[in-house]
Amino acid sequence: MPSTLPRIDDSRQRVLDTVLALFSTHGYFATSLQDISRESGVSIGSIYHHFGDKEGIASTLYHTLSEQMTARLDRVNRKNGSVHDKCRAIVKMLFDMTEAEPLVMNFMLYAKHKEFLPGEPPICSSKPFALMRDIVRMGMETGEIRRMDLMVASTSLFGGPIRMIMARLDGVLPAQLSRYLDEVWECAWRSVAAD
Amino acid sequence: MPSTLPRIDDSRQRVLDTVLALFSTHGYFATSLQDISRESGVSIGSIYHHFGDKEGIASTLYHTLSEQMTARLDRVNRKNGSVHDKCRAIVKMLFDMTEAEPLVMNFMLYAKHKEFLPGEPPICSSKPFALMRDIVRMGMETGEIRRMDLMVASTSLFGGPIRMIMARLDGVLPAQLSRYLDEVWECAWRSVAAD
DNA sequence: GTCTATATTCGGATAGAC
DNA sequence: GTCTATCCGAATATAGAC
Repeated sequence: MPSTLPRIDDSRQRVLDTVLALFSTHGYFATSLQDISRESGVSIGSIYHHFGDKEGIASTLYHTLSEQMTARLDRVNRKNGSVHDKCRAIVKMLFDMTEAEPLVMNFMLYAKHKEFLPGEPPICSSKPFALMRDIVRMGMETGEIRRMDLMVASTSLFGGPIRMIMARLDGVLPAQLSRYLDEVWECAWRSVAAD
Repeated sequence: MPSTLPRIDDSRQRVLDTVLALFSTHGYFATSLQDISRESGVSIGSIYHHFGDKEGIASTLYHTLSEQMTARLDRVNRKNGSVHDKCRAIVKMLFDMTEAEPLVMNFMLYAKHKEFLPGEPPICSSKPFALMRDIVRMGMETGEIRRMDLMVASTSLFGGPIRMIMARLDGVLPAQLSRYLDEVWECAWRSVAAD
């Protein structure tokens, strides 16, 4: 009765779904508004009404996905006890997400936001990455992770897994990421674990 | 006497230097041929004469830098004995290169080649990365590196250092990369070293 | 809010003189 | 090999009816 439940702006969402696919496969600049209009079934005029301009579409998409990712990280973070378990769960979540929603992962990791979202801070400074660093910091305080520069620890711990994700997105991995999880995690954790 | 010695095509090289800077800062699509012409001092007609079209410029630049990188990797590879030393020297070389020629590194790591070089294979399949994997494979044969999936080992060993480079290029590292080399390498090597 | 038609700008590419 | 001038298509964005 309070009316609006699943009745989200339908055309808005259709456009966002469409641009995710188009940006991920062809890139931002190679995607024209005509493409977006045709694929989404929403007229150009309507698109401008909702998003202002082309950059507005990309910006909306980016923030939506970024928040979604942050929320997932938060949930994983709260559900797990030790820093070791938290981080492993994060890697597993990222791997699963890559297989389930490769387009999302592709956009988040690969899209050169700087080129079409000039105002946005670099991806390493974004909320999700900051959260991951916070967990690593905690790991040093609890003694699970060796004391060292925080950035070094973060990149060492998550750098390998992230490159595996990129390899998978590039289509150069023969099997699903889950197949590699144990080995990848073993390496990642060894790199920073206290002796 | 055999004539042409340092007399490299001057305008050709000027264009390549210019586009490296422009592509790295503004991206391929945001760089127009007018920009290139203005910054390089070479006329548009001349540019087309040399490179055919805009993609040709990017392609030439990419292959030039890729070969340059491969040559350096080769030299480092031959100059060092153990796989451990080879890999450490590679990371050091990449770090030094990032500080000395950030634009080159930026283009090689960050440029979304897929978007403007459709024919090119993904960066992980490129010559430099293949060479790095070869060395890792050798490490498993000599027993320096634990037996595991080759891709996992490669991404684990070089993933951390590469993310550090990206962080540096993004301007989120306070100090030069050399400052972090020891710590980064310690982590990287631990991740794959035999016990 | 949605659409169609249209304006305007811009950038890649070419022609052709020198 | 280098340059200037120009063409042409395409893409963003707008106007304005419904």
